[in-house]
Amino acid sequence: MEPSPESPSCERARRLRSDAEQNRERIVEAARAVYRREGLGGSMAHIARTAGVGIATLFRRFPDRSELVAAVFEDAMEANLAAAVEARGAADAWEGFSGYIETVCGLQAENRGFAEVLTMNFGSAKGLERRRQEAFDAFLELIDRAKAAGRLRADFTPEDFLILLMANAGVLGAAGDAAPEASRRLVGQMLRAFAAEGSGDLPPSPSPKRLLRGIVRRRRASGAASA
Amino acid sequence: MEPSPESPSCERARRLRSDAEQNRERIVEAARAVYRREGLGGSMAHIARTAGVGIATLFRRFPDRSELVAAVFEDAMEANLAAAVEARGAADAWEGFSGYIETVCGLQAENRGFAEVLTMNFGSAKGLERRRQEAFDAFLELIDRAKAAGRLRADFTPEDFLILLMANAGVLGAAGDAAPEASRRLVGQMLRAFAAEGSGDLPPSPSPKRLLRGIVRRRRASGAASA
DNA sequence: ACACAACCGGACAGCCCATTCCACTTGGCT
DNA sequence: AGCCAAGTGGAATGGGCTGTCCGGTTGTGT
Repeated sequence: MEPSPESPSCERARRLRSDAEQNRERIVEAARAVYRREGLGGSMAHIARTAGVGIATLFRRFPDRSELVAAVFEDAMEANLAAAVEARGAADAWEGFSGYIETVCGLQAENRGFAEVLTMNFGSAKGLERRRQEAFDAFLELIDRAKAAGRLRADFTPEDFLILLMANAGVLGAAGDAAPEASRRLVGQMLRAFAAEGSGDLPPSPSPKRLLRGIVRRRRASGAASA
Repeated sequence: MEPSPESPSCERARRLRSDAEQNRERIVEAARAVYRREGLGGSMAHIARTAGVGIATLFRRFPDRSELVAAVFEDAMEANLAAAVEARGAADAWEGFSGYIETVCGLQAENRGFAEVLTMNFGSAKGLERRRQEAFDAFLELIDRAKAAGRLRADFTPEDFLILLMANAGVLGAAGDAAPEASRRLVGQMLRAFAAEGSGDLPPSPSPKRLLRGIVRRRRASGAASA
């Protein structure tokens, strides 16, 4: 008989000692904060320091960076899935379609790490990829419904959505302080392009000065532009 | 009397010794290649190695990274300026407007470093910033003409263009092998959003497989997603 | 209370990077 | 031919990062 693998927080392999479990959570929390601010480029060493644990502890618990990423963003991906499912149930097909896109891009805007996660593939992280796939499936239904309702252009493809996620991540990374407005503006423009008919208002542009200031600010922050 | 500061290639401060000038050119050429492939994140050491010169030589000639970037991309920025000026002279205002946008985004697609340069500010590099400003001024005229012709939406702002450059850089960085198609598709969508009327065809989406493969590929290459 | 497996964190090795320093070489002028 | 300022490359310094090792600590079941 194995010591019932369920209870505490999840389906972890064989249950950790209580202090280890606490450390694990401190690590995930620290990584969450670091990734949100700095993107997935944040270093293991920095995360360990932030969590107040030794480096070895981090590597013992998460031998591979992608495992940590998966642990950190499973809840954000769950939020994404929930948004897709809710949108699928919306009465108005276009409302569902456009609302979902706005929500996802908003999640990206709030969290630089998640913006990157949405444009990458983590084959090994099953929970993450399952949720991503389910959300995507729901989105495919949204597409069909919005097209059937004559609100979405017939030439829209699911890849257009992925491209928008990449584009939005780029804007968020480049626009500095003005990122939220710039992102909303981008999404508004893209929705206009996707819509079959004369579509409504656009969110306002960031002011020239704000956008410029954001650009300048990035000079020292980036790892390339990082790259 | 000073030894006539003009002749060789440019208005450099006081003319280098011939071997030094040759090294300078080898450095710029190496940096051009590295930046094109890897973006501005490419390391000084790597560039020096590629150029076949000592590290000190690189730092003596370009004490600040941004000076090297300026030297490398002055010609690309000149091409950008030329495209803007030519577009300003186009007979059809919308052709000029949309053609210029396609050209600039194409320059980004060909050169990862330049894609980043276009979303950053290098206050100290006067030649670069002057050309950028002149190109932008020409673009402002394009906007006015296209709006006056009723082809460009009245709510288009110059910031929309900057946002598109950032978005395009993001797509190029994230889409891997499928980047060229993804970029063209993004530009086509945005032009649709900008156009006042029913606009024409869209470039095709990259196939789902291609786009996905690009995403996966990026896993090891990126410095963060550097950015 | 005890023993031991699980766990901890600092130290360390190996890498890459930016930046400075310095002893040596060389182009160009006389 | 010979001088010397200009120029050179490599070594050295100091930093950060990943990933592993190991002597010591602690939770936990008995």
